[in-house]
Amino acid sequence: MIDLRLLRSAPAEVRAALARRGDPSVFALLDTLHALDERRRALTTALDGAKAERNEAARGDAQRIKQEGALPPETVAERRALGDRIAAAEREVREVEAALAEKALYVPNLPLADVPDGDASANRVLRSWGTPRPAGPDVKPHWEIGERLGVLDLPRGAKLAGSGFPVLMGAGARLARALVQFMLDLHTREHGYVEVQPPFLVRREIMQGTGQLPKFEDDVYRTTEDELFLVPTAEVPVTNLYRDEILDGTGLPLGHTAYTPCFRREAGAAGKDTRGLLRVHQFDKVELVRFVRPADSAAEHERLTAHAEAVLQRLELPYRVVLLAAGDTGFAAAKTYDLEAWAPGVGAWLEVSSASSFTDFQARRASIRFRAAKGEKPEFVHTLNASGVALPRTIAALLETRQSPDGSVTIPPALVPYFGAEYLVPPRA
RNA sequence: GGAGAGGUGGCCGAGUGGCUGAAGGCGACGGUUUGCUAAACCGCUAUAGAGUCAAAAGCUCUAUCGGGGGUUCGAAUCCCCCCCUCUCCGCCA
Repeated sequence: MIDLRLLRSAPAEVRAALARRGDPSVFALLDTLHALDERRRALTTALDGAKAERNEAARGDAQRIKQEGALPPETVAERRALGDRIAAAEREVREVEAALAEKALYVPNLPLADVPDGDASANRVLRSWGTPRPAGPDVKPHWEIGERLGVLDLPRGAKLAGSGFPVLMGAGARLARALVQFMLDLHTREHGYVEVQPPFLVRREIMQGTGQLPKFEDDVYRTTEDELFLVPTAEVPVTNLYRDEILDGTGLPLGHTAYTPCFRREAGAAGKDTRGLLRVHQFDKVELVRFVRPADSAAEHERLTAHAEAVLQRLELPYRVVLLAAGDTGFAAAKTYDLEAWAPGVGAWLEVSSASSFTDFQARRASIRFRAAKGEKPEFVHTLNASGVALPRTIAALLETRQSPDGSVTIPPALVPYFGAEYLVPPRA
């Protein structure tokens, strides 16, 4: 949520920052917001004055009724007129405030200063880790490997729910379970996160708090009977955990990790880059969410990214860290690092994690504040989150990177205790 | 799904139309006392919006007793809708 005070006090700066996202339609939106804000303030000032008048009069009237039994009819008429005026003004203020609140939900977050200008072509690879396995004719894509190993069944998934709903079978299902367990253990034991198991369906205002709604309604699943939304990421329920709360500043930074399935309609996304496990409607993910003091948020963003990177390093998956340009940064984010694992079978870097700072954008929407110390004013926290990490593409990268010519796949040593075996081998025919 | 009870400040809890942002208690915080601790005593204890101000502080006004509407000169208190919690019945992993 945009800070209307900031828009009022530094309109040029706000416009310049938002312009970097490359969507000129925000300017008209900002003009509308500014006008509504002006109107709201003028109306509020007048309304408060009228109410003060009424309160003042009511005190005198109470006395008078006690002494004289009733008010003279002309006084009653006068008061009633004042009351009507107030009611009319309230109606107007309500309308303006509702319009303002509605419009404000469509303004994206301001990119941070160190985010590069431009669209996705201006994204910057900051660093990489590991040695990517070269692609080649003998290096198969994961859907072929998965099918051959009997761990991935896309046709049966499609039979059940349509394309984009993969079925993991046998050792594949076990691999997914092992990965979830491994990631949660890593984050809780070594990175200090507190594990959460949240609801997988949430209310509309919860989706609004993190920024998925109202703008991206087409991308999420909704239950019509109860007007609940299937979470597209654990970010949604976990960030909103402290909605409408004032946290104790001494408890910050606060980190939560959660495993949830994630549901994404991805309307209109069918086509290329969607084969196999690359883009699916339901997938598993372990998420990391941090609540931090604004002053710490840049350093916390780096720390968070390192926590997600640790997963890939333990899994021995070569990856690179990409700083997204302003035009490619998501609606709610102020700065994002994508972690991309190398998948030699498809010959592409796969986004397996997105580590973002949301500054106070989500905190404003969800009203998540903290008090630095006793007696201090509450301030909005900064929220950050990263996938730590998403399973399907990680599994794809693992299968492709660790495949052997004989059709088997080695399990990374860190995962062996969780998986219970060192290899995935094709079933005996 | 059916029937009922209830939602007041950090917590407990009073308050059925007016001077109640809200008694009283607990807790927290500051102070006095004390070798230290405890006890006692005194004080203090919310959030948001608008105005004033260069800004902050301060000051003024307004709003807030689950949320939203309404009745009334005036609403924590009356009416309507919604949300949530609890109890019983039904159903059920």
